[in-house]
Amino acid sequence: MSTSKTEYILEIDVEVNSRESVVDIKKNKQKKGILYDIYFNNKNTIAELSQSLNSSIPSITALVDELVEEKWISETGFAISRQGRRPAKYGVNPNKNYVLVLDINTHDTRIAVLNLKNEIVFSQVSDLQLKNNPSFLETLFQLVDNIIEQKVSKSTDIIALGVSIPGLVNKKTGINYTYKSLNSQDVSLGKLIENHYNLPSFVINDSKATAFGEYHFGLAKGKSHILSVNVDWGIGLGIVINGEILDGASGFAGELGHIQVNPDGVLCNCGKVGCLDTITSASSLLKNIKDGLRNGHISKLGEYKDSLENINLEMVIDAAQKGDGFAIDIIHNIGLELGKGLSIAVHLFNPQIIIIDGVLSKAQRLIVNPIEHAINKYCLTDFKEDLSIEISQLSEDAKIFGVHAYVVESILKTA
Amino acid sequence: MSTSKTEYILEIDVEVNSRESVVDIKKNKQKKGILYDIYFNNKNTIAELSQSLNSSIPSITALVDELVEEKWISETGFAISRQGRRPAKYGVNPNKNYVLVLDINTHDTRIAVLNLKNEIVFSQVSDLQLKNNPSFLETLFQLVDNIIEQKVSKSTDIIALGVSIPGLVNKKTGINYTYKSLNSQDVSLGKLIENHYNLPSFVINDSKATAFGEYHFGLAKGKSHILSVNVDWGIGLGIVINGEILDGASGFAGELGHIQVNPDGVLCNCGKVGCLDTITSASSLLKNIKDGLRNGHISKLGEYKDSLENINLEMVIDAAQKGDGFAIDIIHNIGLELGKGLSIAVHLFNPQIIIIDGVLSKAQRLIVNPIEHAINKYCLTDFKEDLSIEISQLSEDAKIFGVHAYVVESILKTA
DNA sequence: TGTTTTTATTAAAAAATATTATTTACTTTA
DNA sequence: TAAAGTAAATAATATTTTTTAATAAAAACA
Repeated sequence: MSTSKTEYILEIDVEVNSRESVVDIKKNKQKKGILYDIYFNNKNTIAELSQSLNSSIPSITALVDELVEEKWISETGFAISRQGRRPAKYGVNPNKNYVLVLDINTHDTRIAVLNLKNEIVFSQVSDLQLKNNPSFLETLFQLVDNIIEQKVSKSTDIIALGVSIPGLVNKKTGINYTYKSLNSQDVSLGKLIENHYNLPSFVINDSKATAFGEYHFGLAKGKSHILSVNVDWGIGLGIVINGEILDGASGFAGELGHIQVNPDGVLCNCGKVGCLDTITSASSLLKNIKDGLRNGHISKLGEYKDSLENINLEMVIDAAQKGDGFAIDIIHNIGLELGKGLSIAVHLFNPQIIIIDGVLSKAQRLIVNPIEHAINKYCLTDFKEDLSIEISQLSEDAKIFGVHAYVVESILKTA
Repeated sequence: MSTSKTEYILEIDVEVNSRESVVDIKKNKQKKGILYDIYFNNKNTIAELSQSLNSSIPSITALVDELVEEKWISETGFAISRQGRRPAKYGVNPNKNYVLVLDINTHDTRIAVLNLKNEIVFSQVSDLQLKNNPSFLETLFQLVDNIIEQKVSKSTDIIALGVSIPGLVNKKTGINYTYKSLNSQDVSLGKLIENHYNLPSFVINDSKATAFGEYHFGLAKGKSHILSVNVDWGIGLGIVINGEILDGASGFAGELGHIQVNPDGVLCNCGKVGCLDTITSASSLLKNIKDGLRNGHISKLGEYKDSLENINLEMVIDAAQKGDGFAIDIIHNIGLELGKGLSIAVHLFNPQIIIIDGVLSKAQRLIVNPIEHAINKYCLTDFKEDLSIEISQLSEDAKIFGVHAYVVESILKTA
């Protein structure tokens, strides 16, 4: 695993050597632009790049040659053309640079390595659970170090690190405000990770990562106004507008889970009363199921009446899909409430697409239908014309791909 | 008033003459960049522009000279420097190009002409009220044509037109979905205006215009995450993120007024029940006041008990500011409800600043205090750290400035 | 197989741009 | 008040980039 932080990224991290010349700045910008266009925009012939970057073919050729020289990209074959010589295609070099992605959440931790072609070349799930205490990070580092040491080939040159984590995360500072103990006294979680690996590291909220993944590689690809709802152990909303993740002033945008929907509701763990989270998250679903069974509701799940702690989400969704009325009702209700909350977001963001992610998305139409119903009920008709609501096809991979895309973009983005 | 549509804007509208050369594209981009930087970013010396645009001083000098030649900009004096020769300052030429701004709303219509220094060189309010019928446009055109003919100097060269209007407006197509009759069968409102004046024309929703004005010239200047609430005869929310107006997929983003806040509420004119608009707009305020007086509430306004139709908003706000308990209570309640609605927007957008605009902003702290109170009550603390809530200082001018900035930006923006 | 079409490569002239050196303008200090 | 110092504007030189053109290579089509 590479530990040197220089040499890898078109000099962007090299110390500001007595002011770079304008020529060098421009050249670097253009090279980054080429990589960006190849990676994100599927521009892969010299002619396309020349058009897209407003530069002459000889100039682009020279820069592309340099990038090939530096192993960033390589010829990947030829594009088809109806007549005449076929243009050479270029693609990012999958075997040169890798990104390590950590998906940390309250149930497990996934460690993945991706190449620049968005291929997951390594993936392993560990049962390490996110805890709000200072020792968590050390455990995580040990775990990751071990796995990388044992399972990932030494020749795999990792150039950057991306971390997806729940909670209020400020992408810029790397501080996690929800899991406060992960930051040390005066160093943010992001900085701690960066320091430990001596690699450029990027920490991002899980729902935002998911949304970004859906935008780049999922059903939301190419759309300009996207909401991605992470229906999980809490409700998270990721917002992508014109290809940019919406962060808000401090990185907290999209906190749909803690809007008040029921003034007479129960206490939320955030301290407020009647938050959407208390009604629509996977945990409240389980609670409703268990309460119902306890009160004698008829259901296939009734057989667990005396061992309620053994019921998990998969079982509920399974029962519902097999037609269990009680499970269907509970899921339906959650969908309605969630849809009601989402209808507010629809009025505020006017999205083209809402993608349902997270564990509850496994319930498929059983959760989408009530959401759609609620949106139909609570939204002005004009908002529904261009709106579609879909179940994620990437499911848990959306997050991994999203983090990866965010890392690559952060590295390549021309400021 | 100029009627020719060519010649005015750095060739951007000239027919695509057998593909522009790369050099010309770049040159035009840079010239637009210079104008943009001068207009919006207060870069006004050659050195600053050179830095900001990554181009050498001689190159920028040449381009600036061309722009001076073309009368877009002119030398405006010298900047101060602690030592050495003073750099020449350049500014947009106020006497060369003008923008006509129409602020159409349900109570009156304001016609203004602005120069490129954001100075309102002419302004007149007419009592023409926005109506949803096809003849409105003709009346408007007649009115505007007359006023321009009579009051605006012939030498005032108007190069573009901006229109602020309430309702669901798609900026790109120019269609107004709320006032449907303003669009003709197959031509949008925006296109109709453009055709009539034969000038590039831009139609924008009033709340979005206000937000943009606050961002460029008001208290939100320089902030990256802005909400501007137009508390008027309806509730409108304008959102500016990183300097961009949030439009949404169809241009409808920010419809805070029609989120449901009271399932048992009254019918809204949108067809839904219990919309925020039905509780918090200026019209509902007047209704509450009148209902109260009718039911015998004690108030300074009691003297109008038998002529309730004579009570207007100014009188209510005036009474409140003079300490009338009843008026204060009513305004306070509206503030609370509005704040509750806004707290949702705060969770979703995580803004740095919320600016209160519109007629009710005249109530000053009487309306801000309850809004603040509600946000304190309903928002997670982390969202309040970087958040300030302010009364607009620009008041009705925010809209005019916002439209103007939007027009100028649309013309100058490098795509 | 040869013609046509399209892309790639190369070279050289022309144009644009950056860099460096010089001149000009202004401030500070002695 | 003059000399020294600082910074901007300009001029001169050097470099880069674009354009143009010519040629080669590859594929489609007759």
